[in-house]
Amino acid sequence: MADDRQKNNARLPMRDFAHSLPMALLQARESAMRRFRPMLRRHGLTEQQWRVIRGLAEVDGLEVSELAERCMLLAPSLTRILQFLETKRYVKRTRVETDQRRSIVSLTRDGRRLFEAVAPDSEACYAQIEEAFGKDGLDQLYEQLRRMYVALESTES
Amino acid sequence: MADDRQKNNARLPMRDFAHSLPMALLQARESAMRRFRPMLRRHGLTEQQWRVIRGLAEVDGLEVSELAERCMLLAPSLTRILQFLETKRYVKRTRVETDQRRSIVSLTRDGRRLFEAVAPDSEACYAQIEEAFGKDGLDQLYEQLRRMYVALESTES
DNA sequence: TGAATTCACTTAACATGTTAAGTATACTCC
DNA sequence: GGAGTATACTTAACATGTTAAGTGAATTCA
Repeated sequence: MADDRQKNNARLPMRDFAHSLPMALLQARESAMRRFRPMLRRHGLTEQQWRVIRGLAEVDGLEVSELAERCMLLAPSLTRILQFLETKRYVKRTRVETDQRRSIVSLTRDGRRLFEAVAPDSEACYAQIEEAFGKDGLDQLYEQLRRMYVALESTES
Repeated sequence: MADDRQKNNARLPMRDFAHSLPMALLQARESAMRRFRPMLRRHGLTEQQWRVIRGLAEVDGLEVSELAERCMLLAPSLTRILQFLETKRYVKRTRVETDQRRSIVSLTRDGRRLFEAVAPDSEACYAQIEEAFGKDGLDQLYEQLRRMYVALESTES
């Protein structure tokens, strides 16, 4: 099956690929996202567009920078996504009178309708994942990820 | 601090954002990658270019599709990355005589030198992460991620 | 054996990731 | 109160993510 090409006996100056934390996290995330993407696609949304809509559904409105942080999007990406969602009339912006640099982004009625249409399908994906991996395993994973995040954020780079 | 804008008392038809598995994995991965990116940047490499070089360093050569799987890259992305790395003379391709569709990708001498230059810096980042989060916590996380991956891959979508 | 299918990529097109630079607006402090 | 600085985005440019379509080479099977 695997021939010599796939091995290499040389001692390497670093750990092997299977023990890469970013790779392990990417692989795990991909195995989860594979469940969501086809569903989102049926609704005509990308993963990131859905993150924005979902992030706004929990609130009345957010500043662009607050929304970016909540959705784990960089500002330039969010700028483009908001431009797209505005043309679709899913979100609207309201100028902040006391600070013309800022604007508050919120869902339109159409945007909220879209959220309500997608949410049950999204929950169904979560249910599948819980069934496959177990609620306990999932809760433990959340907790471990949170601990890691806290440990890394609270330490200077 | 947080004003009304940031809350919304309406009952929503799905879990809140903090309990999104893809988001939790993304957040954790970002907190790790923030340690690596500046280092890679100093070496003039993107995260993905480094994945390819690292993936090739462990072997004598791989077919493009094998490399894509190992590096968690989609074929079109890998095509472009290989084109870039070829112009930099870090990787080379060898045609497979028995099947002209395939080619074997491998590191050049320059590519291996680059790997050997970056590897210690990469290991230093891992050491930082281990120090911040602890080796036990990290090993447990790896194991939990692997379990999740196995659970989701072995179940039909 | 040759038409149909499958395979291993590659291209194309558009969305997002990433860094740097640009543009108003707000703030600071002399 | 005005120069200097900081803030909150937005643009620009290039790399990658994602899906669909294209291309040539191998395989299948009637």
